Amino acid sequence: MTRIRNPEQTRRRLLEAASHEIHRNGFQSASLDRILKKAGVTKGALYHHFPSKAALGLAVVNEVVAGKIRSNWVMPLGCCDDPITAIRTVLAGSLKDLENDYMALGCALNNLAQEMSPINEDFRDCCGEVFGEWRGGFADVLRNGQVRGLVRPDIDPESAATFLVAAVEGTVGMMKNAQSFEPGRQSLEMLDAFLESLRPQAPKQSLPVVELQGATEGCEAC
Amino acid sequence: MTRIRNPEQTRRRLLEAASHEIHRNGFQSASLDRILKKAGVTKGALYHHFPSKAALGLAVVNEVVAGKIRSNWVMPLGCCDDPITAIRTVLAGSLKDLENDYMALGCALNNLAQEMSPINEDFRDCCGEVFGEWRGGFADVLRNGQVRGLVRPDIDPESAATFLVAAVEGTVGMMKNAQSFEPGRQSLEMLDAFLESLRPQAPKQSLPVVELQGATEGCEAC
DNA sequence: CAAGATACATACCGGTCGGTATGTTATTTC
DNA sequence: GAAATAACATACCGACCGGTATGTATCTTG
Repeated sequence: MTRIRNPEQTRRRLLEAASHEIHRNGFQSASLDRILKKAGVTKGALYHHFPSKAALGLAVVNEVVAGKIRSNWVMPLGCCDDPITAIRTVLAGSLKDLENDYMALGCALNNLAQEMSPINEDFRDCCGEVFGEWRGGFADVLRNGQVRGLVRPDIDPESAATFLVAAVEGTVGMMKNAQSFEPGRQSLEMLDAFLESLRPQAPKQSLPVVELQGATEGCEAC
Repeated sequence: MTRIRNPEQTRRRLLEAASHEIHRNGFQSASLDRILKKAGVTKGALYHHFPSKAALGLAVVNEVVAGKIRSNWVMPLGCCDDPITAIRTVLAGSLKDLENDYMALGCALNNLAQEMSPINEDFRDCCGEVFGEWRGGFADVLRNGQVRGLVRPDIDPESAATFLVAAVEGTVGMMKNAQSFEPGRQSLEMLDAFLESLRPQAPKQSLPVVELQGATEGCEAC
């Protein structure tokens, strides 16, 4: 077969196929042969672009998974002036998005982090950096809210951010196991209450419900 | 080699070795040969006691992992009359225990649930039942607290229980990735605030800190 | 004590794994 | 246009995988 060459496209096809395969089966159980079949390239091409399976996996984290975390969880946080509402909107929207798309497979970042952290330092650090970006997004919004008097000054934004990421990943995991959005609904109920309690004068009861938005769209609730 | 026979012990050795191996490498990447070597038995013995690798894994969940969840997370909830304090004590104690023991490997139940739920219905259901027990433990304590006027009547105990399990699993995952208890400390800070907000008249600020206890010991704070 | 069942041990199987060696063709460089 | 190189394609490798067939020793049962 004589094919027209397009190295960048070949690389992208490999990354995307690997991303899907790893999302489904985990990194260790991901099969290079299945990835190659899905990408429509051969082993020679793979090992021309990546020196090893591990390098391919790390590239998936850095170039595919990290991008999704940013676009789904970090960037949308700027949609709204009120930090609490912004976070509530992003949580509800992104979890809802997950229901439609990849609920059964969970969060690609967390899957990899949980599988690989104990056995591979490169993956651990790589995933850790992306988690750090994610936490940083929450923390920045909360800290900024404190400066503007919209968030209680006595809470630690870093702790709250870590807690939020942990709660989200835990919730996604429960949804994956239950094959249902119901755990997401229940967790969101409690997360909303928690987030409202971060306001300077927490009102007695729950605030008006924020309407769900696609994660990549603007927040019209604000 | 002529050995004295002890079928029950052989079975137990297999389960324990498999439990460790699966905890380290996940189910799919767990090697039967490594399990056999660790258990000190041969393949013939394994396939006499278990019809397949999957059956061995399911037995690990039902007979090893489920027991640990019960003894670490469910049973200690009865340590204390006050439900909020009881939950806070169990969370702090069990997460601290994890720091000393298997922090780097995370929660065996969640590891398996996340890895296998999308690809194996038996594992999904099996882990789902254990999660259900765990949630049930939290929900029972909260509901009982509502009856006694110690927990706000307007929260849904099931939702709160789901959220707590999700938050714990998410937090354990963050600890595993960070190879540090710090995310646990941060999450606990927020979880404590959340739990205190479940009291009928939530006080303005945080309550006295609960001293950490071993998960299997009584709660002397009560 | 004999017979059957239980509890292993050993050797081996086809298949798949990640990785490599080598060959070939398109593209760039001089 | 020739040489060099980048971009693949193909064939193959040893290691390991879960599983099985078969043999053997121990234990239970009548």
